[in-house]
Amino acid sequence: MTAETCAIDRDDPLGALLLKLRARDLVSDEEEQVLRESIAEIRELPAGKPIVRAGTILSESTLLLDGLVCRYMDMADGQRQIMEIHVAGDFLDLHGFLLKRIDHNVGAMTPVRFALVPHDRLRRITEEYPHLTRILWFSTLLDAAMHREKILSIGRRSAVARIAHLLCELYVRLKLVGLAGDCRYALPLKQVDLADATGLTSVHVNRMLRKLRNDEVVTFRGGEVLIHDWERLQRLAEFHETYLHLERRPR
Amino acid sequence: MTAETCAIDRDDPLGALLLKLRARDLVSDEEEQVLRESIAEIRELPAGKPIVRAGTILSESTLLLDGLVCRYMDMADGQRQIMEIHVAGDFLDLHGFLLKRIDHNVGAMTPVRFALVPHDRLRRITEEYPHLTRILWFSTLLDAAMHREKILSIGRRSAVARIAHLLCELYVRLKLVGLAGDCRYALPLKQVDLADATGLTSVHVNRMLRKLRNDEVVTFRGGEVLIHDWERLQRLAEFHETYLHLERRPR
DNA sequence: CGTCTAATTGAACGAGATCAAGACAAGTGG
DNA sequence: CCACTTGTCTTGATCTCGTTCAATTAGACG
Repeated sequence: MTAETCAIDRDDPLGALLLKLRARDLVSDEEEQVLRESIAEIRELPAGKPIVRAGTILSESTLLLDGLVCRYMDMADGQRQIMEIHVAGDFLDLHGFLLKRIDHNVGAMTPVRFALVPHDRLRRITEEYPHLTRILWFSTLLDAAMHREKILSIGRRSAVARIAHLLCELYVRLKLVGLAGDCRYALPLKQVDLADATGLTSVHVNRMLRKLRNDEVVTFRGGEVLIHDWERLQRLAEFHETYLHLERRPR
Repeated sequence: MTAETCAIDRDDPLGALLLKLRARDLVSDEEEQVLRESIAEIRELPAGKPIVRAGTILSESTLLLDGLVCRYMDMADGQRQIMEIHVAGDFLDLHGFLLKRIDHNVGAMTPVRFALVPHDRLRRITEEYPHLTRILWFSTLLDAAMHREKILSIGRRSAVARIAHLLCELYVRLKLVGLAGDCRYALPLKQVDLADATGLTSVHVNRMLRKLRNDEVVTFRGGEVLIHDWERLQRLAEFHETYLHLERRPR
């Protein structure tokens, strides 16, 4: 989260979001302006803090500007499952705009900075800017698409492949917003986090990471990911970026 | 799929959809009319037929009127994972409206009847009916919420609990559209289907079903589900219907 | 230099997979 | 009406991937 973060303009709260959206469709200057004006406030939070707790009724959504955030659910016995890891430019709780009562927890995995977007401004967008509405809707469909891929991962991929897949996805998503270098990116997470995100135990994640490292496919260490063999990593994970819908077309 | 199906008006293609939507928000007569006019055609398909293949670019979405449909993805080695099972009243590929290129397969699990809704009519809705747009958007967010619950299921629940959870969810969803009786409903699926939907093998599903039957919690046999102890079934599955967002509130 | 938290490694265990063989029901053709 | 498919369900035996339990090491930090 240091050097690379500077690749996007840290002073423009819309920077990453626009990179993400414009990879999928055109966003006019007017629409950009509307988005800009929808931000009411910018906040920061240290790592580990909950942002939204399940069951809460939301009246504003959050746009992640910096850091990593996850959506997760806990079982009664304490087991945790991470549904999605969010990176800068992701609209965290756009789901909350219409679901109102949020069904999962959202927490900061690193120190984060995010913008607050009140629901009434989103509602205004749905009333006056149909195309922008479709773009925002689309971005929630992207979340759903990633959810589906995760279901496939956890349901049918082996432990190594699941981890490999997660590292592939984050690489592509971070690169899109300028937060990944050439076959490397900062990922300041713990092995437990990867475990919670892949439906494994941290012990097993540790062993599989060692395997990936020994096989010279990818190294995750000290909060950094180094991809040694991108082709092999993708093949191992059966990673095909189609589900990320990186085609620019009218939505 | 026989007696119960008559509970809703089979002649009204919007019957189930409206039941589903009106459980979550008000739908005005005008909006109902707009939805009705968005249907271009009604089709039927026998069991086992693919409806949409991954990678296809769609120009119309489908509203399921009758039968069971699933969204699934296959691994290279032939393993299948079902992401979601759809029941009457579900908008199958509303996701395709904005994603355009669909990232997963959609297939008929039983003989089905569905309505085709061209994308240009959906687009018109986003331009002229903001509230109806939000309702449709909301319904895709429901899919995402179910996806998240499935991630939790496959990632952290035991085999019995996963099956129990699936049977709970289908009970509630079918009941909502009048397709489930009192602690019983028709579910004309094979054990392999349940396996593909829970990330298990059919052999193991078979054993777990026997366990559920022996423990007198629930019986799945001959395409029918009989819930003997709804309380215990929910407890076993850690099923909490909150994620189905069954609250009527302005969206 | 002690204290915490995270990473690492080993050994034993177990849930679920895999392999293989029957049982059963519903056709289907002779 | 019976022999013969065919597909699904069922059950047993064995194996394996990932878990669990437990102990050790390594880093970071005051």
